[in-house]
Amino acid sequence: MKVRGTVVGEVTMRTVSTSAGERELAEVPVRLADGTTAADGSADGTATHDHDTDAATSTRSAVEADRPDVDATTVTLWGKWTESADVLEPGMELVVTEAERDEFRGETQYATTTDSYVVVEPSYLVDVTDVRNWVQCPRLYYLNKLSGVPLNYPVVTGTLVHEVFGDLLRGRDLDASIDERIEERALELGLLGESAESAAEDVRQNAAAIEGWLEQGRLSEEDDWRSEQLLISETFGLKGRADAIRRGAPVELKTGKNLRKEPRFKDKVQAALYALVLEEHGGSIDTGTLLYTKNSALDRNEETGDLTPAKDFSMGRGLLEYVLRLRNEIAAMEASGTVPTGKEADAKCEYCFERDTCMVVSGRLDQESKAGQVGQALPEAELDHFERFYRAIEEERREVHREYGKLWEQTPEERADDDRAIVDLEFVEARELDGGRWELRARRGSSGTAKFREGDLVLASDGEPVGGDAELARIERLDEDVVLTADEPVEVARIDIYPSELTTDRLLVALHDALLKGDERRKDILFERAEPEFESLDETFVGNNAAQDEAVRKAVGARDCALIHGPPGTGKTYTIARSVDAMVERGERILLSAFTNRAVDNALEALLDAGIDPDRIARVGTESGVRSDLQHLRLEREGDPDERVRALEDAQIVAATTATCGSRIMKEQSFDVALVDEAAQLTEPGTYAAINLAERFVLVGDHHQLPPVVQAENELVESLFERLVETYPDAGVMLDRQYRMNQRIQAFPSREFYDGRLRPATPAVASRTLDDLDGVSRSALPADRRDPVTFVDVPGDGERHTDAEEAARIADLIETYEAAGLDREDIGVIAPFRAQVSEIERRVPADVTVDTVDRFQGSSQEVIVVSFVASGDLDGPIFEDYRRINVGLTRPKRALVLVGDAEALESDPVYRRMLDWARS
DNA sequence: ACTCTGCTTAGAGGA
Repeated sequence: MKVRGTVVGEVTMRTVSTSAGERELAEVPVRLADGTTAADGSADGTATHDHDTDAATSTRSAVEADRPDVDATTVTLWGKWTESADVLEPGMELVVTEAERDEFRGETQYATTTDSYVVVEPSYLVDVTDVRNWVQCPRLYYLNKLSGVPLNYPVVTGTLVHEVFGDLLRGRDLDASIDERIEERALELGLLGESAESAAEDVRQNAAAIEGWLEQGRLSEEDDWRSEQLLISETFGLKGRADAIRRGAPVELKTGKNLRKEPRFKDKVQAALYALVLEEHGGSIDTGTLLYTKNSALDRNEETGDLTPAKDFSMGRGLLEYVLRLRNEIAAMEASGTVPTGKEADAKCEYCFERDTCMVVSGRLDQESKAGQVGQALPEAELDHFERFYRAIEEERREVHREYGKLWEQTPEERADDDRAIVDLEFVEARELDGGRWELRARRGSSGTAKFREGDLVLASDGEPVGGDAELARIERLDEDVVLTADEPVEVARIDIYPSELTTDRLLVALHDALLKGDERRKDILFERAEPEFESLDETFVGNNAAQDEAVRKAVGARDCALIHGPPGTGKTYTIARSVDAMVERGERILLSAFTNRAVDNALEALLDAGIDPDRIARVGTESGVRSDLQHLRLEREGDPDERVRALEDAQIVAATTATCGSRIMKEQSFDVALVDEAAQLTEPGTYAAINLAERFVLVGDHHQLPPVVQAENELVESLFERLVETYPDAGVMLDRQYRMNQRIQAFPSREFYDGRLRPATPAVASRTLDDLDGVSRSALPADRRDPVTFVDVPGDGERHTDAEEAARIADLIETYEAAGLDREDIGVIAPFRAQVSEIERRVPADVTVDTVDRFQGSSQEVIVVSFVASGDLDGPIFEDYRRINVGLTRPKRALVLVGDAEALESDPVYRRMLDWARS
């Protein structure tokens, strides 16, 4: 049976005499998870004593009644599993498979058997390659996570050889595969100063060995191959992607030489971990294969014997248990938040490639390490900052891991309701494509759109994302049919959002780079030790708007940084364009960045509108991320290495999201100035990713609108922009003239959120009404809708996230405005909850934009209707954050209609003032 | 209690 629970106290270690001699054991007090006894034996098919289930349960209740530690059940871990017990701390989750139950002094206890596996924190999915690093040296794992893997040639060729290997398994021609794969990586090769020819030669040498070996196999027997399988294990808490599976057993490819008889230990560990996952899914694996591609016939010598690139090895039970214990060490370390020192392993630092990095990091961060420390530790404030943000990012990472857990914890229906999966696909066909890849097509049933978009990478499965046939696939098209491309012909019946740690990985690296690689002056600014300085400029950049003019002067003249605070409609992007234009004039190289692709593209559009030469611009990003009308600016990565690298390096303006700024390619670039738009929506480390690449930076944003989206409540919720605006008011300029809203509409947000400093830019803006629009007449509206701001009182229907009554009234309102001559395209409806968005969408014509506040940020409409879905006491996070209401109220140009329950809204002072304004 | 974007969404190597 499988035992699962939470550790609730200290572990006791003992040595006892048994019939088999002296043995170690660890007694772990555990509070069993619900269902441990009920699930008894059924799930994993083990023969257990079903008849005593009831007895055991009742015994436990009896014990609970008169013992202080009521919930604790002792779980005994025998032998080597005591090593995993060693890393346990109260609060951690523990699973023991194939455990045996036994009664001791009237208490039910559990213990490991020879068939047991012990898993610490099973819900934390440890990556197989992380275990590979960890076994070499735990500190290597940590350093890899912290500083990332820089762009280097061996890594690129390694990746290429793997891709070609996959292609060969899929029956592709070797030369065609090499040429295509090299071409795809032209930009990286170019940045490394490598030519396509020499790289192709290197790849060919490695791939030839594989091809020869594959040929042998084909002659002798019919091999059952599968390439690139994504593996997730819910029992063992592991994930990874095996290079290949042959007859059910893992095959790992290594682009290196190994002249010894045995595979490298860390390589065996990697293969064994895949075997463990395959075993969970019904296999029984006792061999693994490693392919060392630099082993060739030339290396064959008398002493070592036969040296084909392939080395088979047998995997015993002991190895499988060992690799799982390694995995447990990582999970425990991640749960407890400790930093490894390297002393956990007996690796020799003298031979380590990362020795210098290790010593520097240890020295700078004042960490204990086996290799020792060099250099001076960072000041206390910086160390503290690092630790706080490190913890915050790791907390965020754990949230991502919780998302993995939902792949198997939630029922398909719950997944679909959460918009995280489409579960009722009907498989149509799998068609083989030219490159050996597959196009998968499935028909959609009734379920909604979920959060999928074309270009997304998703987990495509036969219906079982974990344990079934599953593979990562890219969404090519999404309409009636879902069209995907994948390496394998999965009979797709379901697609799931596949959680990614990429953002958290990059945040961590950005934090590391800012603190350990950042120059001192930059850190003086970030740590509030020095006032930003400015060059004084006499030029006038914007003639008719003093604040914008001042903002451009600050941006251009900044020696350290400038902060531009741009409330709604104040011409932020125009100010950015003018600044960039002036910087271009000065011959500077500029990085233009923002959190979202949409914001990057908006800013880029403003540059083009301002007449900046498109030939100077390179937009770095994915095809699906970049807006279709800006694709011509997108930097193509394929082609000739020299040419591609010139296209990037000759670009005077490079535009990319902050996530892309953290990519290896962008990290090779440097700029005079980084300009970051929508900076109030970025976490501190997110902002670092962009500003790390430049000498100076300009942040543009509005901290009275939406904050960064983060899963966990921690320091990541405050943006660097907001912190710096408060610290250095003199480095900032607030744009105070808005070009969007009628004065009536603007009045409340200005007073409430901007100290009354926000004013209409011109009399024409102040007095704009619906009458200005062609064919629209306010007199055609009912009398109580003629004012630019009005309120409709609809008593709440008591539902939490929807209000059918409000939705119906909104549908009526749309008709009213249409009857007065308004185009539907000019009307927008904003609701706080997605559920209400769908409720409204059902009732209004499709060309009326209905969306959540969050998605409306950054855009505007002639008429905006806001649905509050407020009932009762207004409690709820959505109403606590006034920044959200600010965004909602500042979207319209000419008319704003608020729809909600007056009584509920009046219960909050801010909303009460809002009503006073709307009804006045 | 809610909102929800990034990412060639993983992984590649060197004694």
